[in-house]
Amino acid sequence: MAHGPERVALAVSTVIFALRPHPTTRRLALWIPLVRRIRAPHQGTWALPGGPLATDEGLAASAARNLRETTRLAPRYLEQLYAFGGLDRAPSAAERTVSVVYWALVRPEEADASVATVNVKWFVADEHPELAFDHALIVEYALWRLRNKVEYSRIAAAFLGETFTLAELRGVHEAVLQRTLDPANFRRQMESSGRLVATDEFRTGGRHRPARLYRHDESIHLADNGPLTGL
Amino acid sequence: MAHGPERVALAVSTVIFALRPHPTTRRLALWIPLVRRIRAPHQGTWALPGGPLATDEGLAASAARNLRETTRLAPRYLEQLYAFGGLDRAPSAAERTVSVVYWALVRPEEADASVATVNVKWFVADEHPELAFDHALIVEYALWRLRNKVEYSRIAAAFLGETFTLAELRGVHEAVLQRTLDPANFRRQMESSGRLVATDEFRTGGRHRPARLYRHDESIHLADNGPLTGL
DNA sequence: TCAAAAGTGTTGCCGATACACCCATGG
DNA sequence: CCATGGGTGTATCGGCAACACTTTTGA
Repeated sequence: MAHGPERVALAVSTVIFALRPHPTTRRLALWIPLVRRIRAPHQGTWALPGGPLATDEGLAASAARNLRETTRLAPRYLEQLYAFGGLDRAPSAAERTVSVVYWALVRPEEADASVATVNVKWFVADEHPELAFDHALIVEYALWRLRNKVEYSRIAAAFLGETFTLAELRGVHEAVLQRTLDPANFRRQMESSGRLVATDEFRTGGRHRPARLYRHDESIHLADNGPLTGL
Repeated sequence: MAHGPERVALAVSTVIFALRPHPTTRRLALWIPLVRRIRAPHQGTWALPGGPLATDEGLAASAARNLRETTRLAPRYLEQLYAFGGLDRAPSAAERTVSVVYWALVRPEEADASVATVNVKWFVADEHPELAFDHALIVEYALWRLRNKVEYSRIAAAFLGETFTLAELRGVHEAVLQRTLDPANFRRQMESSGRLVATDEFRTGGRHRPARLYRHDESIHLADNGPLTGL
């Protein structure tokens, strides 16, 4: 009779989200970078960036390092998604692996050199190719969490700069939620959330009234490290 | 210079909740079983039940097995809480451990033999003694999740039998949330949630009008195995 | 017939939505 | 002066909390 592997390997993977225009519709959409597997199993198919946990780094640090190595970007937001450890995650011949998966938000404007690496390619998040292992399920779950969380937290800020107009912030929400939002009601929602601080600067340039710039209340921490940071 | 351990150990622990009367107030309260550590580090202090992940079992299965071994009970509800993997979880001399923690709800009425084991003792959840490692933080986080989730899911059912009155169900909610709830509004909330099915039986015996018995809609699954079971 | 809990009705408040409407700017 | 988005006002709707009230039992 067959029996399991001798030890359980521990890996950390990350679902990395960025906002860029959709190639056909030109409207903002969520993108994720995938890595082409260079070894069996699933050699040649796309997979989430990730790797084994180093013995001298924490789980979140491992995710951040992997993110940096894959995209040359620093995460603007990083949160644990789930630990996947089913027995059916890989072909029976493969080593038994438990993956702690994180999801992250990045701002890709700065360094589009992120596309440089050959084996890394960005895809529109809900138009990705077939993925290795259970990674398609993981991406779907991460998308669900992101779309959920954008409605009651300030994570949308992670996609924007230091200051931004309400229209820009609304654009992020609309891209994530994939539906249009009423500008008037969105404004009131944000104003009453207590998370925004109005500056006395304005963004001019459009052929319309200049829009006031806002920043986020810095006394509220963005990162959600689960039970570790307050919550 | 010192360096980290050579490998990372993977353990699974579980925060197990049961409802029983508080020893002094006699009102329903949340209890958790703790295990006295029989070896260093933290020898002699109380800790969450748990142990290393077997190579031939999934994460949730490991939590369920551990729960059964600790309490002789089967979980009525089981959900992953978080994966803890910081570098500061244990004294530097100890082995580096990543713990995948689950939380569970059980119904202790059936087998109070659960208290039999010498090194296992039940405590009121928010009156527990000092705990080993970061387990106090974990218990707090699990309590937060439970109290959150009881408001929008049907997990309270896990503390009750097949059928129950609305007063019994309300009692569970009140014990978890630690506040009284308006019976009239609670009734309407439950009725409009679509999760309850009225039976044509009644609970008699009190010196008051008999209460209708309800059961939960079986077409809705109780377990939340995260992304695995369709959420 | 009375206490106590089951169950129903009613009201007022608050937040969210829909949408009409003014404001300020570039062209 | 007009098109465009910025920004404000307002009516409506629905859910929820508070609480008065009726019903039905055991003692």
